[in-house]
Amino acid sequence: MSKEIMSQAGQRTDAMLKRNGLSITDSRKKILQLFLEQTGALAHGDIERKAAEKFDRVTVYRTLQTFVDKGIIHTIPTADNSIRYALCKDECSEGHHHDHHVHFVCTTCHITYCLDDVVTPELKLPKGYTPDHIEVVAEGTCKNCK
Amino acid sequence: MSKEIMSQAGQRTDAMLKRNGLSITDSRKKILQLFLEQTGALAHGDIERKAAEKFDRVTVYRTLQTFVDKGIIHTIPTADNSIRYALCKDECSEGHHHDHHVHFVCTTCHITYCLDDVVTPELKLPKGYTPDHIEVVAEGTCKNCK
DNA sequence: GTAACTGCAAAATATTTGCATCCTT
DNA sequence: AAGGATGCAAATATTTTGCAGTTAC
Repeated sequence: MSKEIMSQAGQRTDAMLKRNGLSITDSRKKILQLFLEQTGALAHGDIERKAAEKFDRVTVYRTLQTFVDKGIIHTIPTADNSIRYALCKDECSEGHHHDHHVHFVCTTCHITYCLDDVVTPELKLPKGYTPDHIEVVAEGTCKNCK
Repeated sequence: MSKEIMSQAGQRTDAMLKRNGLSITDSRKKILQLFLEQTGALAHGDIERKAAEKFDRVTVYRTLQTFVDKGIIHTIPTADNSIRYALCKDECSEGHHHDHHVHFVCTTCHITYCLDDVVTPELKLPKGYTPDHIEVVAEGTCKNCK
């Protein structure tokens, strides 16, 4: 690929990919770049749309899966059955995500935010239930839409 | 349909349907019955399986949607992109669910529980974010699998 | 050069829609 | 009888898989 175009932006994506032992390819760089430029989370469909019909749908599926496996992005389940993906703020180790922050879905603009500073609260569960991970998703109106 | 078969079980399902202004039909009664007999939540696929190939796939989709709309069941989003449905404990008014309880997904037996007694905690969100609804899903090992 | 990644085709799944028929009220 | 619910067929949409060609290292 053209080396000039990706000059600056490429630095960061390359480093992230390399750090995770992934080979540096066009599609991975571009998809990762989308996440870096993005405020909120991205759904599969958003990526296909934003990428301006650049690469195959299958590549997007595989790339997202790879990123999740490596702990570069994490998934955010929402009620409308459309999984969103967002960058993990701190690097997550492979196969082990530990972003214990809260997610916020704006019902007006439909942006999904990672509220990195809001830590998931402690929960008192009934005897016998041992949680490994707690997911909190708040739904409402974001600061730009109120 | 045969009046005898549904004698006892039918009482409760009939009442629930009637209370929500729904006509009482075979498939609605049977699907509702599945939820009443069930510990955890059910995914669309579970229902088709449990119902012993009784009714059309499309009917299941439509029935679940109707129940959600009426506030008879609520959805539980999970990370694996498969929405589960569970009975609303207290009746939810139409179009307005207010079960503020926590959900627990067992990673061993894959049962999804509604922990009706665990109330979703208060959250301190950044200025400007106004939540309407907060969803908490804990993942781990349930009391039967530990 | 080799292993890994991509794109294409196609299969497998999942979901939605239209319409004729049947059932509930 | 009338409106709503169901079942079937089919259209859409989504996700997965196999494989051959291409690319990164």
